[in-house]
Amino acid sequence: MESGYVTTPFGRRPMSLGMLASQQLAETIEPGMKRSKWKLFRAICEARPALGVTDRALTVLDALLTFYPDDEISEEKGLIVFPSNAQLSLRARGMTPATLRRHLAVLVEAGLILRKDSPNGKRYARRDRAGAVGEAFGFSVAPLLARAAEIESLAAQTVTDRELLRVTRERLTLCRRDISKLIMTALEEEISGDWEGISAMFRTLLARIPRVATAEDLAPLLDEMGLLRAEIVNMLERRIKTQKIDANESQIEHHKQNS
DNA sequence: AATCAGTGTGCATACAACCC
DNA sequence: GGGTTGTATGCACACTGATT
Repeated sequence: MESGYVTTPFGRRPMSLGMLASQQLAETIEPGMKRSKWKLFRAICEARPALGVTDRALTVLDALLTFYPDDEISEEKGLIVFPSNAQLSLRARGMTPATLRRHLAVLVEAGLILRKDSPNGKRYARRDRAGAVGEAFGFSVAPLLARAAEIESLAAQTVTDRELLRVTRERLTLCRRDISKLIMTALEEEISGDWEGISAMFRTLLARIPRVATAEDLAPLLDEMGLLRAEIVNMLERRIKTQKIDANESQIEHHKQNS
């Protein structure tokens, strides 16, 4: 077989490097490895952006996992699920077959599941006389087990990233609120200074805040915003000081006149 | 030969994001 | 505000090997 393609009963289906990699990875499951499928699924949901799949694809993965007989995924219990498209569609909230296939392909491409095709391409399991599942054909969840640690660490990273973003947003909001209050005060108190210019700078800074942003996007903006605030505070303090001095001087004058 | 359970893909549509 | 573009979806279709 030439590389790059996998021969199926239905002709040649392109095989990506990622698929090859996840196939190899799936061979390397540590003995005794097991995971609660729903805990792992939640980690996958957290790590979703990093894994490069959509929420709809996860709906399909969710449906797929419902066909795994046990809560604990482990090699001993078998790693192949073999639902028909009809059953899968049913448990994927009635997802249309074509869409189902596309998302299955996405999951394979993302290295979360593997196809294990039967000779005729249908999904089924051979059972022995005792009724136990022998060889099964369908989708293998082996990559999930092989990548469990990686997935969990991606999920943890996502959580910390999100927290950092939240904190950064919070600081940014506080800072911009400070600035607009300070500017308002300056204008109301008619403190001298180029407040129009400051306002304009503030507005352009605000306009640079992306609607959707990462913490990395926001950090430099927060820095600039902080500098602007410091500058404004500085200006105000200087004016207030000189005004106080003026006031004192006029008081002294007043004093002199009175005395 | 018809049917079944799979596979993929082209086309139309809907909707969101982006740009001017 | 309106046009463009990209993505997801659903439908229809073509194809396959096994089975009846």
